[in-house]
Amino acid sequence: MKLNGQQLKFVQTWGILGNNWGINKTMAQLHALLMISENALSTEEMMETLQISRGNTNMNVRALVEWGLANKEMMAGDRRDFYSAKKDIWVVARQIAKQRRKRELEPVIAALVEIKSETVNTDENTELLNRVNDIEDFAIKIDKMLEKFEKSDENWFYKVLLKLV
Amino acid sequence: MKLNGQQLKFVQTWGILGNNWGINKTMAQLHALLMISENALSTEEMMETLQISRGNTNMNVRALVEWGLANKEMMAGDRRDFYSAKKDIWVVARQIAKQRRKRELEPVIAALVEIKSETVNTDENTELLNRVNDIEDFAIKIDKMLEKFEKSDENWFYKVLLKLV
DNA sequence: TTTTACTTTCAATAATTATTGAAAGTAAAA
DNA sequence: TTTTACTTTCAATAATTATTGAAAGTAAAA
Repeated sequence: MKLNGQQLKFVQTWGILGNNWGINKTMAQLHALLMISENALSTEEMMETLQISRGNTNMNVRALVEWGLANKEMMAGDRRDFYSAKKDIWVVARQIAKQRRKRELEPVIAALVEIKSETVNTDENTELLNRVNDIEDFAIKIDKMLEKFEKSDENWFYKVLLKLV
Repeated sequence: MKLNGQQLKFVQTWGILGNNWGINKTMAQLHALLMISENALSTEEMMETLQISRGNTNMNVRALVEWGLANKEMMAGDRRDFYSAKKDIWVVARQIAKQRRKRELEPVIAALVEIKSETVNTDENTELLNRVNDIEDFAIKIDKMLEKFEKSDENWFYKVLLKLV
């Protein structure tokens, strides 16, 4: 797939965004590429378009599938694997929220619970316990909100936004 | 400041969390340390506690101040600078949201607007324009939500959560 | 004015993370 | 069974990011 100037810019912008969010650049760029491609792409095609190696392409495209952001597709009479991206931004946002919640929020909550259970309520630990409790409360709230978001549809989100006004 | 086991664990957990969020480990650890410290700390004290170099401490503690997560304090009759953290988790969350919105969301919106203005509506660009429009809409919504959050107080957040049920 | 007690900068280096590409693996076709 | 057309793995290397620590900077005190 040969990209024109604007398409290239989109792919690159998405790469930078991903990078800022701790997602690796190639993974984000592959995602962008698949999102603007009309049809599913083969490894070869992605390699050529983004000028990256076979290994890199393979690893990151499979990471996309694992994140639920892309699908592997088989074409009749073709041995190659093809990949396509989920194009609905709401689906994409929900999948990302899900992954990040699982990987970032849940471990923190678990760690805080553990710290709490191990900490005796001495003078020395007053500040620690205050922080741990506050952060835990907050993290649980965010966690629940994201959980809700994951299960929601677009309308729910719009409704919430309306209520915020 | 000598840390006990649980305090150390808290500092480390916060460091890992920060790392997952693209904030550097030392910055997050310094933040954690200041959050559980009863009083403001000097550079020397932070260096010793976290076993890091002077330069590293100085750079990251100033980054915390820039992010609005810590304050520089002067003590009468002492030439050293002391630092303390904002301890209210709501304030902390709002400051972080503010920084991330400014650094991550706003540039993406700007880039999308730019791409849109440059892209002619040909067949080749159909998918690109669809993606760009969808993502822009979504990003603007999130942007507004965060903006609201930044200006809000704890009660607002609780109210929103209640309405979500 | 000089010294002292600090903070800040920044080039060098260490640590981490991403990428390559060749070799190994797999399964359909010959 | 062997070949062919692919995918996957992984050690080596490149790129990026964080950290050090010495040197330069700063301003209060002597």
